[in-house]
Amino acid sequence: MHRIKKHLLDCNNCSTNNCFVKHCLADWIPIINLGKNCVTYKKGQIIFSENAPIFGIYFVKKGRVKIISTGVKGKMQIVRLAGEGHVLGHRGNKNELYPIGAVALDDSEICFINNDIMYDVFISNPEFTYSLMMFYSIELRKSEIRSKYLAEMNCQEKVVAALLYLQDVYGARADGTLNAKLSTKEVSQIAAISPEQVSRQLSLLKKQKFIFTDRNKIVLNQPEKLREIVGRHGLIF
Amino acid sequence: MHRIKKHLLDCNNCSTNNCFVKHCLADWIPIINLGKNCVTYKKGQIIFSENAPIFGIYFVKKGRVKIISTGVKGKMQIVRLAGEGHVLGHRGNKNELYPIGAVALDDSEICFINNDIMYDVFISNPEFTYSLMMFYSIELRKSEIRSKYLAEMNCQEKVVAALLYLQDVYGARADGTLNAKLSTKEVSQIAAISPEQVSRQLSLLKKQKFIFTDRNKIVLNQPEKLREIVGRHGLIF
DNA sequence: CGTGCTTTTGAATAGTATCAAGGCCGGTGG
DNA sequence: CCACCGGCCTTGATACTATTCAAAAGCACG
Repeated sequence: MHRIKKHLLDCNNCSTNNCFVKHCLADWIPIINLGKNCVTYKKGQIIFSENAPIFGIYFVKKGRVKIISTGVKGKMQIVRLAGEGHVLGHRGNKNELYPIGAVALDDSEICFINNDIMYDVFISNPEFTYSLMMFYSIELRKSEIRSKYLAEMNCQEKVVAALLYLQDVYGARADGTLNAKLSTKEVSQIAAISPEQVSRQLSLLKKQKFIFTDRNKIVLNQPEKLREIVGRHGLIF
Repeated sequence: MHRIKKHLLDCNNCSTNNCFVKHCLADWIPIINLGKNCVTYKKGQIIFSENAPIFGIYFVKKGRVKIISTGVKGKMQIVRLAGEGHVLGHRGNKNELYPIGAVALDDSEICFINNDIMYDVFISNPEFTYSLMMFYSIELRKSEIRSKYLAEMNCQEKVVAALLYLQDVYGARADGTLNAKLSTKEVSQIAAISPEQVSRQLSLLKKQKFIFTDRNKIVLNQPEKLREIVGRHGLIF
C-alpha cells in the first residue's frame, strides 16, 4: 500500500535552505544525520495518522503537506498547510494523542528525526531551538487568527480567505496561477464549508473575472479584488 | 485610567512554580530581574492592545487573562485563555502587527521582559527555550483542534465545549463551580456564537440540571453529561 | 428609587447545509 | 477507437439552524 523510499541524506548537502536544522552547530549535523530518516511520500500518502502516537519531529524538505483532522461526523478538515521548511508532528506531552494527521499533497520528501535524540539536540543547539520556538509562536498566532475568521466570515469570505491562504503558503506564478492544485473538496476542507458552497462561490468569482479555474488549477486574476472582499478582517497574509 | 502598580520582584523568591523562568540557569536570574517589570492589572485592564507593536514577552504570574481579537464587524472573540505560568505576546517577526490583544479577567500580576534581553536569554538558557518551545507547540495543537470544533459543532456543543474549556484552563471546585466567573457575553466570545444563543443553551442545560448558574457563577453539576454532548469530537480537555 | 446594562425569551429573517439531478471529464474495457 | 462507467463538479430546490431584531424582566449602580 504505502511504498516508501528511504534516503540517507547528509544535512550538509541539503538544498532546502530554510530548514531549521541549518541552525544547528556543525558538530551536531553528523549526529542528526545518523538519527534521521528521509522518506519520499507519493501524493495522497499518509505521513502520520490521526490519533496515533508520534515518535518524533518531521521536517518538510520538499513538497506540500496538509495537516488534517476528521470530525465526529466524518467531515475532514484541513487545519494547516505546510510547505518546505515547515515542521510537523512534534509531540507535546507524552502519552497524549492528538486527532491530527498529515497527508502529502504532492510528491514530498520528509525528514524524520526520532524524539530520542531530539532533546539533546535542543539543549545543545540553542539557535535551532530558538528558531523552532519562533516558528511555533508564529504558527500559533496564525491559527488563532484563523479561528477568528472561521467564526466571523461568511461563505464567500471563507473561500476567498482559503485562496489567499494557499497563495501565502505555496505562492503563485506571475500570472496568478497557484502553485498548489487542490480539488473543490480540499478547498472546502480549508474553508470549513460544504463543497457545494465552494463551487457556488468559485462560480461567482469567475463571473466577476476575479479568478479563473481549469480542473484543479486556480488562477488569481485580480488578487487585489479578493483582498477587498476579505477586507480589513485583519488578514496577516 | 490605567493605574498600574510596579513590583520589583526577585524571580528566585517567586511563588509561581510553573513559570518558565524557573528553567533558566541561576546565573541568569539576576539579569532577568533587572530587565523585568512585574505589573499588577485590575480586572478588565488591557495588558496589550490589538494591532499595537509588542516589545517583549509576558509571563502570567498570577490571575487570569483572555487573549482577544476584534472582528471587522466589531465582534470581539476570545481566541485563547491564559492562566498562571502561561505566556503572552511573544513577538513573531519584527514589524509584523497582529490583531490580538490581552485583557485581565481578574486582578492579575504579569511579568514583562523586554525583547532586547530575551534573545540572549534564549540562547544561553536552552532548558528555558526548550520548555517555551514545547508550550507553543502544545498551544498550537490546541488552537488547531479548536478551529476544527468551531467549524463542525452546533450551538449547544459550542457552549458545552466552552464550559469544559473553562474548567480545563482554570479548574473547578469539588462541587463543580468554575474558578473563573465569566459573563454570558464573554462565554459567547469563547463559543463564537451570539450571546442570545448562549443564554438559550444555558437555559436548556439548566432545565436538564446539568449545570447551575447564579450571576456570573457557573456550576457544572454533571460534567460527565456535558462530555457526552460534545461526544467523541476528539476533545483534548 | 429610578437609570442603564445585561439577560432572557419570542418572532422574523438570512444564510448555509442538505438533498437531488444533470453535466463534465477521466479511466477502463470491449 | 469508441462506448460505458464512475467520480467529481455544478446548479437548483428545500429544510434547518443560527443571527438579528425586538421587547420585557432582572440586576447592579448611583
